[in-house]
Amino acid sequence: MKTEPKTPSDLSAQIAKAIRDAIIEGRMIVDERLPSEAELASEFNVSRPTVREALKRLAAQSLIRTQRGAFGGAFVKRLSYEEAYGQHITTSTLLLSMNAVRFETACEARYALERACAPLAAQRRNPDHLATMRAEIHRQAQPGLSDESFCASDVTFHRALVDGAGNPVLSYQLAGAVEAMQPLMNMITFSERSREEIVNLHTAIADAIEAQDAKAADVNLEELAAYTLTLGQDAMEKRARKST
Amino acid sequence: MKTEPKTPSDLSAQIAKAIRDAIIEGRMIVDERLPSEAELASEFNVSRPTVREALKRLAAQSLIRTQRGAFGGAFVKRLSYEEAYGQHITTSTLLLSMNAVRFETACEARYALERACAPLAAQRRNPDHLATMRAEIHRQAQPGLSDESFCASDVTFHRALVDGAGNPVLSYQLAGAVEAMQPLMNMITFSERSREEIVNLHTAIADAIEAQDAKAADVNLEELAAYTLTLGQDAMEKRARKST
DNA sequence: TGCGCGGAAAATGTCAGACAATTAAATGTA
DNA sequence: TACATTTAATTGTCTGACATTTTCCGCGCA
Repeated sequence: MKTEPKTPSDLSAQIAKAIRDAIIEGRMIVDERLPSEAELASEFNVSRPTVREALKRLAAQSLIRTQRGAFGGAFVKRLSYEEAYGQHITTSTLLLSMNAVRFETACEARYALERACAPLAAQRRNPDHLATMRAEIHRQAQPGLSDESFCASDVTFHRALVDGAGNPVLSYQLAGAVEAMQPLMNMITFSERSREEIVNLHTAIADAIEAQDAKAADVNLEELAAYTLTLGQDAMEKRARKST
Repeated sequence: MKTEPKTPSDLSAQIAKAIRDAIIEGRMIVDERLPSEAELASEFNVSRPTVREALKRLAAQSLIRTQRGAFGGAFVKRLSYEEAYGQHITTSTLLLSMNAVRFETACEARYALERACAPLAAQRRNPDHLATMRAEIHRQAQPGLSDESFCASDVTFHRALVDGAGNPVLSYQLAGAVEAMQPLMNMITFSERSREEIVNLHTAIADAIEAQDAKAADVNLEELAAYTLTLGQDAMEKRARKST
């Protein structure tokens, strides 16, 4: 008595999709309780383990949260910026690493987006943002810092810049671009010379943001983009030569 | 009191995390096969259903795919741009709708990012992009078009603009910003007058991109951003007045 | 020898039922 | 009333079984 000829044969995915659509389309609102697993099971005519697999899929996307005990159950979850950041960064990082995205492509995307934030950051930055930028510049100038720490500090610096725009949506979108670049940046060996150059540009950028000079920030960001690009290309070349 | 583990009591989440980390850190490569469910179960000392819940979590994030039959199993999946787009758009849309993001905030983010693409699009756009933009402009000028269709066409137009930059990473990041705005845009009623204005600006933008005039594209995008903002604010005001 | 066919084997997909753990509400008691 | 206890609802986990899908291998046959 197969109702449909082709059995997609992944009931939990179908059920997850049905519930997900209900949430996305607003038919279920935040903090609304889903039926219990047993009720869902009978509603969809499947067993409880199958329902549970579906719910775990949704939980993995932070669409629901569950609570044990009486009057517990699964509830539609308010997606927080923090969780969205996390998911976005994970996805972006994997996308880049698994699709052999060229350094140039990622670098171009990152700086193009960052430059979009600069004018807003120049306008709205608060002392916190400036302090973070200065602190990271100071860290980056420390001798003996590992390449990895240098990169991590670079990310923090740039995120402070982005956050300076005071637009959480922008920060969210940018987080993916900035953080996902880190694995690619980590392949670069930062010489003393190149660190000095980068610190100088960072300082110029921080100065510009502090002075609310959008134009100067943009010019220096552009220069930093160009410089990063050459560093990346050098690293790629060295890597290519070594492997042949 | 409980020392380190504060009631772990979510084995499938822990197992999913362990496997996810292995994938993200590159300890498992694309198309590599995971141990079978039974093997994972004994490895983690849990039952098969628990392992399955963990695997479904990973499947929900497009980190693995499964294949039935002998020599089937779970395999690390290459995250495609299409799937990443989809996840990003879903997350972005929910983030905006669930956190009551202000129209101004989303609008600002979207146009800031889009303007970042414009110079690249002016440089690299191909006939396909131009054709799509022209076609959508034409559609937007049709009388009797529903507001919803007008918005959908707007999204297509802007995605063509973004894709014109020829940078898939940029397109990926922007997809979230552009698509997630749509529900907010859908709250606007587009009068004949405002549609005309938008079509004019779209035409000016398409002209600029075609002429590879980055400056003109930027100016018109800025104007479009400002105009969209006023439309949105009007809609919000009307809505507020109605509810009081 | 070569080729197709059919079964064995390995894996995921699904189900049923049970028990453990947790938690809020209802109930009982001083 | 205030506090302790029971109870019921619900998720978390386990065991075991069967269904389904897919590949591989060997057998029979030309």
